[in-house]
Amino acid sequence: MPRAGLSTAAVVDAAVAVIDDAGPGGLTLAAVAAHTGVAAPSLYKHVTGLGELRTLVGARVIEEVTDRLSAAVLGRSRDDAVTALMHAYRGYVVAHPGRYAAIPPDPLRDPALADAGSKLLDVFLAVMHGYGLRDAPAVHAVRNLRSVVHGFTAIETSGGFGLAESLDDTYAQLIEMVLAGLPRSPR
Amino acid sequence: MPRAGLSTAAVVDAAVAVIDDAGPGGLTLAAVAAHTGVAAPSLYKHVTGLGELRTLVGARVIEEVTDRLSAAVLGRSRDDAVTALMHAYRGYVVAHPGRYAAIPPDPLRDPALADAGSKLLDVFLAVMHGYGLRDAPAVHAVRNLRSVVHGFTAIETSGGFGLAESLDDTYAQLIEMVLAGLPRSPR
DNA sequence: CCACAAAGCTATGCGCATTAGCCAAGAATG
DNA sequence: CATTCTTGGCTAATGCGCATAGCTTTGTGG
Repeated sequence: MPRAGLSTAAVVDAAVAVIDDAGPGGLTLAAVAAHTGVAAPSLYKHVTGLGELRTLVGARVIEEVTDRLSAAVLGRSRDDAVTALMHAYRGYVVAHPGRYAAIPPDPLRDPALADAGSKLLDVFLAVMHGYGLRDAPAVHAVRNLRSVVHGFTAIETSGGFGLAESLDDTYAQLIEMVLAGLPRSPR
Repeated sequence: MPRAGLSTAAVVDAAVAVIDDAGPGGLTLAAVAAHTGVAAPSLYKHVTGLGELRTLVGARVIEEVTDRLSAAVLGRSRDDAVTALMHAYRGYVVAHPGRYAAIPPDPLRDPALADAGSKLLDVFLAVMHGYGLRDAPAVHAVRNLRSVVHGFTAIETSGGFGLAESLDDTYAQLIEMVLAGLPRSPR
């Protein structure tokens, strides 16, 4: 019997693949096992269980999102940065809806995700710094921004916007709304 | 064996109770059966399965939300109505996070929910009419509003806002942002 | 009183997570 | 090169939840 040569990372890879075409709800150890060509119990040699696997996938995805967003705002500031951030965010979610949905809702609470989560938060905070926002005002602004992008993309990817009007148009308007809500201090 | 005297409605009641203290993830036929004092298979006499039960719960919740929101905007218009709507929305979600999370993401697609869903949508649309918005502009405005309230409440109830700053303050700012984003045509 | 529909039950099967315990692959050691 | 031992894989078995089948009882209407 040749060994499969798995590793924790490889199992997470497989899990991401499973999520990509079955959604987070389709993430089962059985599916991951099938995908890696191994019997389900063997996965326990690399992962303590389904719970940990979910956490690991979450961390992986958060890092991926952080990379994308960082790249998108690189070299930009203020409205330019916010616009780029919002487009990149939506772009990621649309490209990988399953992965996005696999992010646990409260990463900052879980020690295993706190690190990745706070790095992602830092990207948002950095953009707010460009407006001279710090501390509480920056926190509120980031929350607003997160609410907007998460809300829109969550509804969009779950097919919650029933009607036919262009979603791009809606999103453009949403970006305007956010920009208008940020401090207009002269540059 | 005295009969339990169940009915579809009673089963849905029990399901809502289960969701209230275990979240939508805790909704299992076994739990509902335990709650109603009946054996699990007996539930099939009132419901075709877990799937239908979820749908029925969804419809129930959507109607409840619609009632709350309608009442909140009754007699109000424009900014006043939007503010009331947003507060009522958040109020419901905070009061019943499990129920809110039990709403299927795309009610308009499911024939069994389309009716309830479109009535809820009508409440939002009616508020937009107060600004003279119709058709496409109204649709975009409703989408924006939904994105904001859904995003904020989803993150709030899942504990996704890690830091200590006041969520009420954030929400107040969010309301301002929304109001500022709506057409300012003189009244 | 009787028949029959409705509402409950037990028994069973299936899929998935998880645990326990066995065995072989292959690296490390002499 | 032979031996050992760790490690990654396996099969078997348990438990839980959904679902189906088929029996039994309730209680209602003739």
